[in-house]
Amino acid sequence: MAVNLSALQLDKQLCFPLYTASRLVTQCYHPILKELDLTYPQYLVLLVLWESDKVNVSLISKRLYLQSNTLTPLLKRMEEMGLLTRERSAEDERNVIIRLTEKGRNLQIQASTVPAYLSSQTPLSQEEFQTLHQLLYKIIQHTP
Amino acid sequence: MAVNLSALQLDKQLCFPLYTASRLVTQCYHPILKELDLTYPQYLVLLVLWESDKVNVSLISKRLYLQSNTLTPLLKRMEEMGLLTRERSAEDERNVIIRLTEKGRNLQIQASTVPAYLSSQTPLSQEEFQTLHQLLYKIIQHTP
DNA sequence: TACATTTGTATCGCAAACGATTTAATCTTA
DNA sequence: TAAGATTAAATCGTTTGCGATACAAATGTA
Repeated sequence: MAVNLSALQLDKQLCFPLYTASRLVTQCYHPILKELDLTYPQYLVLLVLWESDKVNVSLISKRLYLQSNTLTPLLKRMEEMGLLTRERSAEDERNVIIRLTEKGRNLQIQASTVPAYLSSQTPLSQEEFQTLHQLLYKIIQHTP
Repeated sequence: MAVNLSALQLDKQLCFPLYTASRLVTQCYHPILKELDLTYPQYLVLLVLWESDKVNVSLISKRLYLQSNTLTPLLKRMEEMGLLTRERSAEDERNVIIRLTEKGRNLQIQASTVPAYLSSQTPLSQEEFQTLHQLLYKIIQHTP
């Protein structure tokens, strides 16, 4: 079989624009999250907890597609910051239950301006946004 | 102004599917790049060099949207692996010139199967691929 | 009850990513 | 040409992200 080297061009890849757009968009979050003293993955954890508090690490793992070896140190840091508590479940001691503190809950009000700020930074129309959103979830749900 | 907390739902964000799809797709690369003994960002650097060898760090930085504090250790590692050389330019000593070695050049043949493997993993049609590609570049080029 | 397996979490080590800062070389311009 | 600005790359410190591994509790099974 003939070797096709032209497929190796940077601008033909899907991975590269995905990776780059993700990094650049995350960078856009940086200044506004800095005011809340949060990193981007910490913000994602809070998004989960604001929707459903008092969950184990597994649930956060499933929602964010992040493994426990990533989440554990992240959650410990957030515990030190006073945003949440980590406590072994009494019923099933394999579970560690994460609960928002008062401080963690209150942060939701301050964070409520974040999505609007970010969509104001986006060059996409409402329709393009929807299309992109749908295509990305298609990839996410397909990937094992 | 009333505070709108519903915008903080995880599945309404654009950032999150972008971030997750990027991570999951990069993970798809892992097994095949492991056979070439490359990480994903190392593969990206090679994509640049296979297109244009003998370039300074700045050019790689511009093409990949990565800063020198990310690239310098990455390139040093690749130098230790014997994939490339790093040498100060004689004309302008601020520049460090990156050149592929024989080994680095030869890797292109082995890597030529990577794009086909990955597009076989993708659930997207040709048309969806193009749409996604275009929307992502719209974001990339818009972001400062 | 003893033993193996599964499940959930944690630990370790490495490679990115990036903000902030530094160093050195080159360019500008007064 | 000397002072200041700019540019290129490197350094430092912190946080992610993940593979590999370890470990304890819970569950299944002989």
